[in-house]
Amino acid sequence: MKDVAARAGVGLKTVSRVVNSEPGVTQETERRVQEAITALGFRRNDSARVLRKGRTSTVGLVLEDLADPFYAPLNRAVEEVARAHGALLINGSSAEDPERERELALAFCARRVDGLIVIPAGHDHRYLEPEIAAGVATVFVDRPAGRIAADAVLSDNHGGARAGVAHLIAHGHRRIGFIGDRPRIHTAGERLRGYHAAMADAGLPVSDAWVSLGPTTPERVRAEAERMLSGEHPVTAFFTGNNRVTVTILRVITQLPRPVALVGFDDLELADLLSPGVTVVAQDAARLGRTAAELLFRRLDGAEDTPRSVELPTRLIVRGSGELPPVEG
Amino acid sequence: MKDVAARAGVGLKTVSRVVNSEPGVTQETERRVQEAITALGFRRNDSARVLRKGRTSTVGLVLEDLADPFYAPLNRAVEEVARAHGALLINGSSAEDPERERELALAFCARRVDGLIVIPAGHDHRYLEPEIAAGVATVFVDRPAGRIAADAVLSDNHGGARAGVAHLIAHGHRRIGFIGDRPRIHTAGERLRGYHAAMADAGLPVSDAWVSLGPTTPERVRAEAERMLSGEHPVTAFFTGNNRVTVTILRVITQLPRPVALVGFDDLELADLLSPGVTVVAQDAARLGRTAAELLFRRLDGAEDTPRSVELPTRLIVRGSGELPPVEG
DNA sequence: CTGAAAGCGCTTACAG
DNA sequence: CTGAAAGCGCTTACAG
Repeated sequence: MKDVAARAGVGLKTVSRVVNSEPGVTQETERRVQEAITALGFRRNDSARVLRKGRTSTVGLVLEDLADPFYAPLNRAVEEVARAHGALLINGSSAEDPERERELALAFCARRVDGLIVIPAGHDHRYLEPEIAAGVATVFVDRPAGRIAADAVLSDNHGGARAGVAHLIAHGHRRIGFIGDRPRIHTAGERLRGYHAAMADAGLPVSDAWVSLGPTTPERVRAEAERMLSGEHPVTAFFTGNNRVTVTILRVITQLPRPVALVGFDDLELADLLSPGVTVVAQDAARLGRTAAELLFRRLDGAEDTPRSVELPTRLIVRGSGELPPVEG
Repeated sequence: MKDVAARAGVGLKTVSRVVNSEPGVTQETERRVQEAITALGFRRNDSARVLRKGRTSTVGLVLEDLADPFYAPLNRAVEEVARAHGALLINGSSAEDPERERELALAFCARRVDGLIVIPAGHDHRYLEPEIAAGVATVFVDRPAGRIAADAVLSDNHGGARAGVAHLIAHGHRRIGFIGDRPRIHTAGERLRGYHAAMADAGLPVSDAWVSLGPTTPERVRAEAERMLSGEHPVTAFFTGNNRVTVTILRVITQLPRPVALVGFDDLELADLLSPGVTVVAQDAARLGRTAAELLFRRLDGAEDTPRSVELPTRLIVRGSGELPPVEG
């Protein structure tokens, strides 16, 4: 910038004015400055700008896995809202590791993001207190914050699961398996509560053998499913706790001689093309992201009301697999 | 930092040493500094650090759509490599708009990313010349750079498409429809060339009516497919140019009374569960991202050889839809 | 309409 | 082992 000013024969401040399209520069001066900028290949250094300005126009997003088809649309939605507000997006995957979540969030804060959107892996977010006190707007999505008060945007996991399981019950099922993610993950716990609620609503007993929470690796899910499908009183239907579980269960039940009903939490891209189509409880991931980002920018624009929690509805999409009648093993 | 130094009764440089875990500080001094850091809620400002240091340990990734299931694993792979090198990832979607690609890339450069990975939407990247000259390592993925020399990591689009179409020919098809993305997109053009090569290899004529490149909206793809399936000599098989086209074609042919064969470019999550399973030419998106990121960091570590282009193989995955025999309409 | 001075919060190079 | 000075590249507040 110094070089540009020298070459154009103007002051530093004038170059700054041109670079930022501020008013108060003659056309002729502006032309000379522009010429110098091109000739010298000048590129403004935003770090210096940030250092003076305070705001970075950058938003940080910590999610679980950038590659997960459920989170990808959320990621994109946050990007779009950020873009509309002139902000860039910096993001990273926690891989469901609380320590990694913390590292990412704090690294983003050290780069002075204006705001932070977090899909938490951990349950204690007091480490963010100094950042929030220093003015970093923070919104949690998909799962609530732990041990601090903060905005959160969640899906109605409990209600969605309850409706999905009730749907299976309405189609005659009495022994329904539930396979979900590790119980320390908030959404997994809520969906399990929904399962129990639906069973209780119908006055049905639940056997411990029908419920399994744990890592959603194909190996574990497959083993648990096969266990639930064997024995004297096998389950006649599954309610699956997320998209990864649903995919594995589909592979298992496709191989079986008898039909097994299925309702899955989260929608899948080709769910309507399978036969039968896969009945799901769908979340609107893009809307989760959009809502969280809008809340974030409202905070950045100065909204000071107490932290609030927004709950978005889920939607039961009926396609066939959830309407299969029970067939005794 | 000034406040921390004052409170701890030490010099600025000592605080800097503690914050950066540099050697040469007594345990006692370090303790006093740490205490002051906690008491004052001190958070290092990386913008100032960057301003002095030169390097930001940040990598920028411009892709087409953060939410596209094909690019999401690529995104994640880049993140993992960046993480292994202690760098953060800043990314954005061009939405296939060259101007937006340019804005994003230049915005990342203004924030002084150390390196840039670009899935280009445009065909003229001379706008990056000043950045590259200034030392920003740049690698293109999925599609080559336009009008500048730069590293590129590409899939073997031509060879993959050729093999996919040859597979359909080997199963008896003579009239094969090709529906792909807009011809200005490099991968679409290469895949079309592969289609023509396979047809020529077999000495088969190609009718203009069997080829359609354009936006991959469901509406257009569906209309083109229905056109190709009607008339006196309808196609008996499709080769689809990418995952979005494949999904739409699946919806179309599932509704038909007669079977139509299909080989798609790009794999799909549930492709093996459909009946028939979907035969595809799969790219390894994660490997594309990993290779590009590794090339980038090799450049950042000082590799100065001339720009090179890496081509990754594709893989034909046989699942059923590509082995259906031709059925006359 | 234009510019010189001060300062954002760090690190570098040096001296003690 | 520790610290004072200079400077990274901008913007702010002010004066002309």
